[in-house]
Amino acid sequence: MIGNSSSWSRLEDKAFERALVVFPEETLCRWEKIASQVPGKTWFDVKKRYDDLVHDIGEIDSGRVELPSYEDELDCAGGWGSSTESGTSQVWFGSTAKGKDTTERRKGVPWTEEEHRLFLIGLQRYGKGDWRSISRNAVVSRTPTQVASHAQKYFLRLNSMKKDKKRPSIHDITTNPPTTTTTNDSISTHDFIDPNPFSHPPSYHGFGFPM
DNA sequence: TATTGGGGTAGAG
DNA sequence: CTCTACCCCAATA
Repeated sequence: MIGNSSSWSRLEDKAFERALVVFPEETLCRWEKIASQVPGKTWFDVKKRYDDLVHDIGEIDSGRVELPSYEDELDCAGGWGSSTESGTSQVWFGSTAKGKDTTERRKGVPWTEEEHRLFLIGLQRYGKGDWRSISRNAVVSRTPTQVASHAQKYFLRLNSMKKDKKRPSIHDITTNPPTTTTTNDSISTHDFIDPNPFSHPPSYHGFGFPM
């Protein structure tokens, strides 16, 4: 036995996250594939880890748990490439051919659960303001600006749903909601659950690792 | 049609 | 580089 299930080092975590990006949810035997990338870990360990992570995220997303885990261990972040100038490794899948002016409003590719999860993971690992490190290590294929914008909207939504009574939503007003009298809680995109069978289009395979 | 959700960009610190 | 605010677009009620 080489590695323990409890001993998740940064390297292992890194490999785990990397495998997470490489193998989307639609991947069959995903955990086995991912575990293959993490030496000393079985698919169960990986799944456990993922489940724990997701649970943690769920806690954050649902209630008022703000970074319950390690946040003081940021000193480890400077171990394997935090302030390393790696240039721009962002990949732009050719979709810029639609713009005609320099200041053209780009399309706006919706974030997938994978990206969102990665974003949350990076958020836990690096903290809030470090979009730079997050985009560089956690959410590859997304620029810091993208991450920042997404984070903004994410926190905005969190704040809105958390502290209701502060939002002119027409659906918030009393009276029973439509369809059945039960409390219908509508969830939108942003939750880790996947209401849509179609998730990530097979266009994600351009990650350049700076290392 | 009106409102909300979602994402990008512009500007300021 | 990060944060805030505004704008634009698409889906939905």
